Amino acid sequence: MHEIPVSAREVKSGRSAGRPRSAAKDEAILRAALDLLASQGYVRMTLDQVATAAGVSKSTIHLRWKTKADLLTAALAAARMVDAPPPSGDVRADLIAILRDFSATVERVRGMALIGTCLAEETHTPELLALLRERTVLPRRELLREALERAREAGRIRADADLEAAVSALLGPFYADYMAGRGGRPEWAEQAVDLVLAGLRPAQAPAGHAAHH
Amino acid sequence: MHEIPVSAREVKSGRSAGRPRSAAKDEAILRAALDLLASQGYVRMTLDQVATAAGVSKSTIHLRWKTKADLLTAALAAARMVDAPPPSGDVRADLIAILRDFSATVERVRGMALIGTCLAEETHTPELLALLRERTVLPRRELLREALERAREAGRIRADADLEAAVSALLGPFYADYMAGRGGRPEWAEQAVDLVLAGLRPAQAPAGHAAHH
Amino acid sequence: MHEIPVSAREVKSGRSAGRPRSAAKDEAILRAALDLLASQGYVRMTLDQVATAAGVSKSTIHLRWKTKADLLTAALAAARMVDAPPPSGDVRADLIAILRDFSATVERVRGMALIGTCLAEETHTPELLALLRERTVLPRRELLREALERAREAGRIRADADLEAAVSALLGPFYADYMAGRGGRPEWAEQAVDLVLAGLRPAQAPAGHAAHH
Amino acid sequence: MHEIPVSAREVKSGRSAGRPRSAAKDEAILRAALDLLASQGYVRMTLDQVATAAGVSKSTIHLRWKTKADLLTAALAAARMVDAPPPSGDVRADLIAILRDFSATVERVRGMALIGTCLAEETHTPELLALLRERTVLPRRELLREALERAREAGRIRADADLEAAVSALLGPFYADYMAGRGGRPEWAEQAVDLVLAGLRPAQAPAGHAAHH
DNA sequence: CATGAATGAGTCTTCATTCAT
DNA sequence: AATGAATGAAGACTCATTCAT
Repeated sequence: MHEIPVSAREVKSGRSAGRPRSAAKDEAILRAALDLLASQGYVRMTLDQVATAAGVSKSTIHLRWKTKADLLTAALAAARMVDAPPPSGDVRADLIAILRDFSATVERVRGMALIGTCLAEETHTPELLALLRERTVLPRRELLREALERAREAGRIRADADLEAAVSALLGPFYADYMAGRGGRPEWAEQAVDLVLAGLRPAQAPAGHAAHH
Repeated sequence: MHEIPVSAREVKSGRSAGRPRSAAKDEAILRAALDLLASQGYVRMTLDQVATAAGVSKSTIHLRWKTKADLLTAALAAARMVDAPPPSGDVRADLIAILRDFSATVERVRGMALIGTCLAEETHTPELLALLRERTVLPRRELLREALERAREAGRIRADADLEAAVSALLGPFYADYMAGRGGRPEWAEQAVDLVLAGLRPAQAPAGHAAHH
Repeated sequence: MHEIPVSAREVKSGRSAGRPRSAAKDEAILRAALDLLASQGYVRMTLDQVATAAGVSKSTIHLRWKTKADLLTAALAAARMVDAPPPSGDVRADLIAILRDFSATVERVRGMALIGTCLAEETHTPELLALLRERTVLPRRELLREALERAREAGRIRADADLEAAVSALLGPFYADYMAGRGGRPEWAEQAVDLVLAGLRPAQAPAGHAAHH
Repeated sequence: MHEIPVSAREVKSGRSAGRPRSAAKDEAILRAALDLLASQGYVRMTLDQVATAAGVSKSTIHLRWKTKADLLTAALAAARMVDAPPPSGDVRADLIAILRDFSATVERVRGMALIGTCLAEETHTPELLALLRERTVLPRRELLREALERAREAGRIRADADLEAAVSALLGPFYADYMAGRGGRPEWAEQAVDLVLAGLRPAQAPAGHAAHH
């Protein structure tokens, strides 16, 4: 599959006519939009705020994205919020690292407010939640699933374990804690991992579990 | 957290003269407000919508609650969303019943949208999330904790288990599933309960589990 | 046919609850709207201008009419721009009187600009031209046709004359003069009437024409 | 009325250096502008629409005409909308031919909308109506007047007839019919011509007609 | 008490025009 | 010359809130 040019203009002659669009402004706008989406919510966030925060005029925003929804969709789509810590060989440590990165990211980008906005807007702007899933939730779940597969292959967890359910069991306590007002406890990640590994431990076998400590 | 009066008049002591306020209208307004809060979100929901849905005039609403935030706070405060299924003696069944009631309630009241709204509004109207916690999240957690305590006393789970963490492990998968777009699976409750009970099973034998602590 | 109440509220109890809508404001808004429609044209006229001219807030306008188009439609519909001078028995004088009233009205309300606006908007807002026709053009044509019918019955004009065409021949010169930049000549009415009466004079008969002079 | 330059550059004398402006683009822009002026009206027509329709960029338009008003002025000035059918020797036929060309042209270029726009804009952009008169209305009136002069010389119409008024009587019914919603009737031209010729017929016999003047 | 009118602040979006390439 | 980016000045419409009946 060949590269698809970002815009039709770029097809011809490699360089489009006229003044090129400022990439710095693109980025500033998207960043400001995401910030404000998290801090204000979809409806409360105004294009004026975005324009001011990004140091551009409102029209410059509309030049790039036709509507407010388009802008926020783009902002969410551009967000890179999942970092993959390199597998260390130690399943437990890997899982904890992924969960720690998760909670750190959520805190950094006011993630719970962002998530709340996407949930609240699901009726009116379902793209938001869809994008959040596609760009942040699912990639992170994939990382966790891969680690769990490695654990399964290593005999650390039962062969018939439902890995998707296990992934939800790993991530879930974070949400539940937040809802209970007990967010921000650093131990949550270890506790979740240990509970899942214990819960999925293979039958009664000799279990090499303690071995690698 | 101080008590929030249900309606503005309660601030005054005693009964005022003149035609008493219609309690039916009070209730209709609060119910309409909660519905719309879930379906539209805080900002998108308008007092006109509430007035129309409740069959009253906008002024009638303002007569009872000074501001939109007051109304929604009262609506959340009045919401009764936790039903306590009677303990059956079977811990596993009790836990599953509570979780099933949880997900049923969430579906019935568009709970994820409501939760999203409260999360999204945390900056501007923190009372919403606070009330949600107080009225729905914490009571349900209390039910779960009590069931787990009974399990602990019965020796079903380890004596040193962190019950709050266990509660989060029970509820969490629901949120995580929803975020992943795999909400609505009825098995989630059983899976969560079984994982937690397995993960917290007392080291009945020498069991190498505790070794790495 | 019984009277249709202007609004549903009025049906019950004769008097609606709450503060009554100010009739003075209604009228001021409609008058201002019509003035501005003539002087600015549809698109250039702003609701701000109308609000200021009428001494009300913009919202007061929106309370009564949902959109700008609705307002202007109502303004045009409310306009009473055709006065029927009483028949005098003298056909020529009657026709001239009607035409004079026509040009006087057009001048008074900046009619050519208003007509221009309705023509220009025919694509986007056909109601405007339709209303202008219904409320002003056709009623005046009816007056002229009745006078011509009287003339026909009196044998002043040919029995087979196409009266609708004759009406257009009476009114037409006004428009043609305006387009040519020769509007405002008071003689136009007499000239038009005399030309039509001469052109439609019955065959060669003894012709009672000069008789009533 | 002074001459309006077709494009901004004509102000400078002589030929400038560098790439000459594309005459094809000039024409495409003017044509698009006139089309859109008729179909959208002055204010609703946007330069973006013109640019797109003409296949050029907005800046290319501004390069030639400083403002929107300038462009539209030029577009109207460039419009050639009057064709002179050759005199046939038959006055009646000549007049009808001119009127038929008139209505055909009006239909072809959405003339009533164009006329409406010029009338509606008379306050803000009087040049439009002035140009419309100069380029289309007056030339056609001139053709009609010449034909009527030939008729007068041939003794077909009275020597003292007011020819300008007669011209308005010929053209007027077209406008009046349109306003009444009876535009598009092909007979209108014949009827108008016959009425005028009949009305202005010389008093061939003693004819009591002139008597009342 | 209850209602409907009235309002001011605010928001998205459009568009003619000016700049930079 | 020609293009596309960037912008400031509106404008229609919404909504929580306050008034008058």
